[in-house]
Amino acid sequence: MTLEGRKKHILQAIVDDYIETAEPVASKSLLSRHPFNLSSATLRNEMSDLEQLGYLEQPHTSAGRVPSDKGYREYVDSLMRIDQLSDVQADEIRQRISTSFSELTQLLKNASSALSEQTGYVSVALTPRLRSSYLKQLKMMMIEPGKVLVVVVLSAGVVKDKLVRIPDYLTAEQLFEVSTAIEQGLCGLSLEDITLVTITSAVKDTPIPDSILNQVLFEAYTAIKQADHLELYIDGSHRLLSLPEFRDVDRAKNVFDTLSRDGMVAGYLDELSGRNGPDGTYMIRIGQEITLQGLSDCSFVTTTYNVDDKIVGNIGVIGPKRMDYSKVVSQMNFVRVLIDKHLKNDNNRMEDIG
Amino acid sequence: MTLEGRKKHILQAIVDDYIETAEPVASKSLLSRHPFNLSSATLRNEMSDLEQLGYLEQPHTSAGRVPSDKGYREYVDSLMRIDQLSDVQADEIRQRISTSFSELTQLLKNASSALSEQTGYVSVALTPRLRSSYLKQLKMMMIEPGKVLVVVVLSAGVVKDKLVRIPDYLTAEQLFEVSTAIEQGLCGLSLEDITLVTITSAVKDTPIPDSILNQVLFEAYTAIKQADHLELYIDGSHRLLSLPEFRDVDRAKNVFDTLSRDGMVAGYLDELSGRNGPDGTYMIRIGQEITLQGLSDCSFVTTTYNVDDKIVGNIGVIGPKRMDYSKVVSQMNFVRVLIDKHLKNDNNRMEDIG
DNA sequence: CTTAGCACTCGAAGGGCTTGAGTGCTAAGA
DNA sequence: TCTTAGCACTCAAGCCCTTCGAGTGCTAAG
Repeated sequence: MTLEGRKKHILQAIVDDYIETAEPVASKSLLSRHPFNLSSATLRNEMSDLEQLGYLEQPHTSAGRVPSDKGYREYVDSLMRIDQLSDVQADEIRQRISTSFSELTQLLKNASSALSEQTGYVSVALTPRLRSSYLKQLKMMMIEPGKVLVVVVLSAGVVKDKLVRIPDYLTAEQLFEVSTAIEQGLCGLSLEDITLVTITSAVKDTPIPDSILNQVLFEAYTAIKQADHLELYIDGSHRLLSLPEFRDVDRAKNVFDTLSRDGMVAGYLDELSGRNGPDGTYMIRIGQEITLQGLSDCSFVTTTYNVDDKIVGNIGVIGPKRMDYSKVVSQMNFVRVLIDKHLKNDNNRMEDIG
Repeated sequence: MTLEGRKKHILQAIVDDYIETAEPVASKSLLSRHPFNLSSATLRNEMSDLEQLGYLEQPHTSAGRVPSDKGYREYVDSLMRIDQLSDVQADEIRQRISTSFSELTQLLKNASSALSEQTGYVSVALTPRLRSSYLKQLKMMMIEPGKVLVVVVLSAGVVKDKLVRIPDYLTAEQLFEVSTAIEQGLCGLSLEDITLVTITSAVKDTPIPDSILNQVLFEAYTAIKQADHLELYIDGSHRLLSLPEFRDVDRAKNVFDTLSRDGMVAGYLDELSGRNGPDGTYMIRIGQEITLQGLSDCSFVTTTYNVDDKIVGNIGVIGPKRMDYSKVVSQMNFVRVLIDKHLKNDNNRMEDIG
């Protein structure tokens, strides 16, 4: 059941206006801003129909109308047209992002910050899900007796490291022996397949006392497992307070409280991502569609970036339901493309990126 | 000019009450909560005096009284008594922090998060100022052709690393040669003394073509310099919205906007720290005393933690002027002690920390 | 110097009125 | 059958007024 021509245009105009003004849209003011060949009375009839159909809501009888969740849904699904980014905007984003290269973390932070700044909403960036990537290298570097830097290099070209403690009577040579054994035993295994068991069997022939070995093994194990942790970068939450919908502190508090539990947001993104379409698709969740408590006054726009064939992460924008979807989508897509390019170049060769 | 006995007690009681209730303090309610041997009339006279002297303010004639910045100043300088932490509180903090060890970054993040959670205000943690620490090791580890992990080990036991690109025809052997030369040339130099010049002269005898050398040098240089960057971790800003003083969105927005420019906050902390007292001292900045735009409705409590003899960083708490100073100070001090212990143990030997 | 007593102040809360933006309905016209 | 002019109706927002009471400052007596 989709909308017939005129209603469609009217709904589109209403959502457009409301996104711009944040005021309930009245029949007359709609007429004054769009060249409909209609009287306000007809418009009112249509608007009344649209309300009946569930696309609009009325804050109270003598007010204009506001899109409902269903109205926004129709809008993003089939009414809005995605803006093309202006060269200026594109350049700004490009500049912000290209300062960082090679460090995934920094890349995501910059991307997130650029995205928030450009859209004026809150942005999020989730590190890639690495469980299915496999181990390419594992080096353990003695910093000083008892202190070791474990460097984990993954197939996706991602490098993670962790500083750990080991017994300080372990010599650099012994350490080298153990770490080489671990590396050889685990190389090519995906992160999800690496367990304390696999790691233990990898070093069974090493001529080092078990008591020492065990601690080193364990530290190597936690370092590897840590590489698999999802991290979430959130940027620009302060911008929410400039929006009229969050003049109400309690509404704002809801959102801030949720954002502060970044584990929950990360989990939600991760879960959502499973049900995602093909790469390059964006996904929009509106109001009640967000099954994350506290964000029911918001919309959440996400997309997926690629590190590798199977390895993906997410970026997204959180804003009011009355967000400028078309702007957000186009900017987010542009950022995604930039991330993809950066990561691709990173794994192969550096070139100018544009 | 300091206060005489009775006035002192009255001011103290007023500030205490106001901190607890967030309501202007009236003569009668003050009497009901404190066993003064006085009538409300006398109390009123005294309160009127205290207002004259600038310690109190009246929102309007028929309201109670509220401490002025000067009143808070007197309170924190000579009236409040610092609580002892309860065992339960201490344990909670200890637990939160001791999960992380050895990684400075993680330690600070945990400390900051614990501090915010315990106080209910916003916490900040600034990484140490490392300019005067000197280079102990510099390793360059080839991840794959063209991609190198630069590991910088500093005297304070701090380890930083950075992933960089180099020309991909550089072999592991050449890289090793260069990095060893750099390390030998720069070892013992403090970060502030390391420049492109010193680093260049360190490798002048290396048998590698200058064109290649230069790029490697430059990357090593930026990696070293990056170790010197101050980073600020802010935690718990959402908690502000629960406080009655920030029911007003514009006030909250002021603070959030300032906090979002973490470079500014870091700079302020850094600058402030120079004028700091001996270690272990806390510093309190109240309202207008904070020369950082946007925080004039807040108080800022800071202290200094030690990494090494000369190397220090800061942690702090930002809250309303009506903050529970005594609780904040005791909790912040406890966190500082924990950080110090962790870092000391880190540089020497791990033991149980309590 | 203290205190009981009292007049005074002023914000907060509530009621009632007005205003006007906006709707829904009706009946006539295309 | 759809459109539209016209009109009655609704209801939040803004304003004024009143009431209420918490709290003060002052005065005069102890």
